[in-house]
Amino acid sequence: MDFIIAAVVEAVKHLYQTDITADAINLQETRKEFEGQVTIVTFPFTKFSRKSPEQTGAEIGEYLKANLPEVAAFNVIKGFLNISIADSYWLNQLYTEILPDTFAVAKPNGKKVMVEYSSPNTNKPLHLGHVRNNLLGFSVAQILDAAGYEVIKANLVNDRGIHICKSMLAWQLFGNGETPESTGEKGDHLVGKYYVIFDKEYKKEIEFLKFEGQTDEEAKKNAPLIKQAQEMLLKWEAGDEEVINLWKTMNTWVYDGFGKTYNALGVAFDQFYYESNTYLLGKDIVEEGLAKGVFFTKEDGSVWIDLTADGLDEKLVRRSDGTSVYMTQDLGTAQLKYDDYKMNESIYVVGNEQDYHFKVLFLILQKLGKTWAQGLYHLSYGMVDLPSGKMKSREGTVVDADDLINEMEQTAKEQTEALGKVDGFSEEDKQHLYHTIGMGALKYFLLKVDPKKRLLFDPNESVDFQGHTGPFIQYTHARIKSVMSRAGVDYADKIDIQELSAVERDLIVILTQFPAIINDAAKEYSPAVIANYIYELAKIYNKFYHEKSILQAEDESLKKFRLQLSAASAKVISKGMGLLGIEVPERM
RNA sequence: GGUCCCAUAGCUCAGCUGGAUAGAGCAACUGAUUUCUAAUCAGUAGGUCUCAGGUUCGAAUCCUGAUGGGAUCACCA
Repeated sequence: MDFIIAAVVEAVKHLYQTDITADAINLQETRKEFEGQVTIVTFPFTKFSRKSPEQTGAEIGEYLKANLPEVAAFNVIKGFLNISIADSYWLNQLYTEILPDTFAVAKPNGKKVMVEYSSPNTNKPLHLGHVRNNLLGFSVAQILDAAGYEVIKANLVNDRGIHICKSMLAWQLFGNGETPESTGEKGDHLVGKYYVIFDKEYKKEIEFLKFEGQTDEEAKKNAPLIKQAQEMLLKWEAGDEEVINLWKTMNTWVYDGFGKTYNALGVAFDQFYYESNTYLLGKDIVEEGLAKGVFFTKEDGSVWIDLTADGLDEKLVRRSDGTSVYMTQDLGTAQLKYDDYKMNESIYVVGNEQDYHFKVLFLILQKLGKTWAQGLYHLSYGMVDLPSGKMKSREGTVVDADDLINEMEQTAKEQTEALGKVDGFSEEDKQHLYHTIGMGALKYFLLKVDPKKRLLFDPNESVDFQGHTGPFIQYTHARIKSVMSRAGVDYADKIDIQELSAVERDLIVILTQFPAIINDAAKEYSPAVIANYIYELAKIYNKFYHEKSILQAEDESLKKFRLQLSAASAKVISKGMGLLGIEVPERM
């Protein structure tokens, strides 16, 4: 619609002898209740015209109509100039933009971006919070790719530390040599089970010590189990063979389990980083910071940065005993990633509980003079809460990812069977369909809301399959495909249509917006933008489907035209859902 | 207590850099299937956009303050 804006600039110049810039023009979609497709707000021009908003609108409208063949008509209501664009323009859009294979395929923009997401701990299975993270990260990566970026999907696995030692120790003490093979249990769940056992036994010890007269704090510190876990961590760091072997074995179990969950979620990675390899990084950055005078040393030898001038606090970057803290590692890992890929942007998909950490991390890197630090971005998303409040793994109030996936498939199965829609499906096709629909419902549910906002999930209320949902959109797609497969004619050629009905025009109008929507979503790192757009599109298509007969159209060329419109809609739905990581079925 | 985030229909959410009578879905009610898939469509009802000021021709949107909710402020990660 840039040509409209340019013409308005011309109009204002011609009518009122005033030069305005394109961004001073407020162009918006015309509201449904009025005639037209685009609307210009004319209030701002009254300063130059020194006439009423109505008159100003009328004058600009006349000018546009006289000078632009695409402008078919206009009407003015108060300060709003509603413009009707000629059907020939929309038809041209359909044939030259939307239908060609190049539609919404961005030219590479020459920029490289890394999206780090998932980043699990290897001591317990994934839960709903991780699911949101994974779906968000994967979708944002798809969207950036579609917007022309070269994307590297990275996963920084937290595979070391005291929490893993807890699982290892509990397994050693209470595991009786259990393995995923011997129990048939998924590896990550087996390891998670021992993490819970550790916690239970540890609590018992604390109670006992308190009974003996120790304070809560003392008991927590003196319990034999925690001491053993700490010893184990020291042994791990010293490279003790037995501990390392156990660690490797149990991590293998976990990766095997995660792999299955990632697979079911449909997410993937190009690069894995492991904290066991990166936890010692960042020490040279500490030295660099000291040399540059960005960091300072306290009497006890600990190293800090003073950020009080920036409204933040003093932050520790190296312990007094010389070891790393979280921040040290992250500084080092940021450098490592940049050295590996020299990307223009780097996105961290991490929950908003770490807002402060990333604020500090990025600020430190800037103060160290890392020019690439400007490209760092914390994609901070809201927590997933239950009606009972926050999920807590230790208290068992978590929604397990694998359980959830299974439940979604089960619900999809029940719904589908209740509707009797799987005649002629093989058993394998059925399973695949249930997975597609179940995951479609779940993914759409999680991705349609703004990432920044916290999300409420009620495990007792099943995710909807009707209305503003994934299955609604999937159903729309399946319906289109069904019509297309019954077409019985070749409809590849351009059809000469004189006039569009309102729904047909609306459909083309919304289809033309797709590339701009992808750019918006990329700019905001928001799959929700795509999700809401595709929903609007599906709604308009369903209205069209209901109002207009496709295969029984009045004449052959109209039938072909409507098939083309359908094909274009299916393409955009499929592609848009693909950006969300959601598959669309051919039949359902 | 300091800092940051959030508040829109009974519920879950849209609402673009300020623009028309604030929109969807769910739940409730009414209607549509001899016709391309009714997981659909059409309609009814549901709102002091938390509150109070301010800026503006115009505020759900921007500013200030208040209230309520959440996060964070470890030599944890």
